Amino acid sequence: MQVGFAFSKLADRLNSVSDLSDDDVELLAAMPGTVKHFGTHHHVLRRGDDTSHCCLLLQGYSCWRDDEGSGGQIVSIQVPGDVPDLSTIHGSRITCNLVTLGPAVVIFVPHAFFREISEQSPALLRSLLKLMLIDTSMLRNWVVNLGSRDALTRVAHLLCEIAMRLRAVGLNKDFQMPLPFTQSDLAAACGISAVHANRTIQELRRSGLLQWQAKTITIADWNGLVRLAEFSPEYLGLRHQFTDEFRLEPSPPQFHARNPVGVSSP
Amino acid sequence: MQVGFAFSKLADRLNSVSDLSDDDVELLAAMPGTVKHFGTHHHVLRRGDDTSHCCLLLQGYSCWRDDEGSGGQIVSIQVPGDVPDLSTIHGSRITCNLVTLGPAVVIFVPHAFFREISEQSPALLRSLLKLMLIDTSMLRNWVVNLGSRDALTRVAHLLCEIAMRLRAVGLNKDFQMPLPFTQSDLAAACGISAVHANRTIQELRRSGLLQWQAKTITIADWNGLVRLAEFSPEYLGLRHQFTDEFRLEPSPPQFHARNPVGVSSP
DNA sequence: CGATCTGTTGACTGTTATCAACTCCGGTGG
DNA sequence: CCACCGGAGTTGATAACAGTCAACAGATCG
Repeated sequence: MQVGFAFSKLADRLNSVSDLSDDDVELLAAMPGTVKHFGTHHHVLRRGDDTSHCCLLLQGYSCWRDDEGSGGQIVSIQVPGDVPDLSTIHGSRITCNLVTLGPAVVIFVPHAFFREISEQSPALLRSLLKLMLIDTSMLRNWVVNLGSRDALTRVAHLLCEIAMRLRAVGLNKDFQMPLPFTQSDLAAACGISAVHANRTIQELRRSGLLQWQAKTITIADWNGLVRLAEFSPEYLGLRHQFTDEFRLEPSPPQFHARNPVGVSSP
Repeated sequence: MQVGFAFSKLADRLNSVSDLSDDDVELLAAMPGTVKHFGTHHHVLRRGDDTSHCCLLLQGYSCWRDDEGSGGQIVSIQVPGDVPDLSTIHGSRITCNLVTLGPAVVIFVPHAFFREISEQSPALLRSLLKLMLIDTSMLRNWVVNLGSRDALTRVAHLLCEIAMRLRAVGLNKDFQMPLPFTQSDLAAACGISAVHANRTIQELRRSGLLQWQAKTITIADWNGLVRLAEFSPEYLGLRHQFTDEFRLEPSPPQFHARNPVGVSSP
């Protein structure tokens, strides 16, 4: 990952929620920052930190994790292009730990840069605000998930969400994506025990919905997974071109799926 | 409730998170709006609405409720002084239903008012931003709650939070507060069944932690409840004067509290 | 090549949901 | 005034779900 292209990750993300003009992309291209590589389960930010930078995730996954007596509950997960601490632009202390899930690459971008581009382009300001609103929306959705669905459905929902978000920033082209999560990570995100997470994944595998090996997940039956999870992507605030494209996939993904699962004809 | 004093509810709320200057209060006093009374379980806003007003809750409780197939999961709860849809100032569609819990009084305030006072007072802008950040923080905390605590602890935590938030806006002086929630409401908020909510409340009563009758809750043992719930109020973003005051209460609460509640002596 | 982390399995326990019945209460209409 | 009704709270029995403990296999990494 070259520093020079880091801005394009942010551009992809902004473009997934609103139309980005060429001028705006040009503004983004001036993004300064310091790139840093992290191993798995490393802290990017710690509760109480008070920096003058935002983290833009370039590669891999990260999460906000509450480590205060809650058994390490994962509160939200970020994919490349996300800026986990975007809301600290206007100054406020970090209240959770930002931890990598698998190896990750992050670029630290000065708050000032975001403030500047917000002043120079009302459209960018609106897009950044929208990213923050979407964060809240995803959080609300996750409350619904934890509060009203069982383990199997929660896991399925999380995987649907991640797949869709990756897709929106140009990754996960063929229902196959790297997912270096530990089963314990998954458990921490879904509020279940690691043992139960394991059994839940096995059930998903057994039902032929997905494969998950060598830190790579392959969704074998997207429609089935979506149906099981009762997943509807509106809350992600993505432009229709992204959700539509994904929803319409009948589901003829990987290597030996002879008879396409899903809608039959018309 | 007179329209003329509606602004003071917002002032109380803002004052609970940051110091409010006299000038700022004066700006707030010009707040226009339309007051509306609601019965219990009535819709204030519906998913998909797109208004040019914010709701300021003056009396009673409201909640964001997801009614799409999730069995009516309650995502967050508001107390008087809260502005549930503050984040729509910059325009964005409502994605949940805003429902009253018990009778409630709401004032609809034009977006424009919030934008104006934000321009005229940087301090007010910061306070309003802080309110939004706190909303997110509460949401994160609720994810932790649902994901990592059992029914008893969840209910206890919710009650602690509500008590503290009421306190911060000048209500709930003596550990006694109106709580017109249905047990089913409580269940929907905590992600448990109504039957189990009932049993959980009974256990809280049996342990002598609280009483709950005639739509009024009396916390009999604040310290005990806090300990059970593992409640720590930092995430509410309240100024220390409010949390300190409340935390130090030894626990001699309710109706016949002869000796003034508060700090005794060093 | 041993240490450690991750995934897997079985047996058991504990928590919570579900179903069904019944009470209590306030309101409403006969 | 009383009969009736619906909503809310309560209870017990049962079943589904998920947590815990313990052991072990396989991978990974110094």
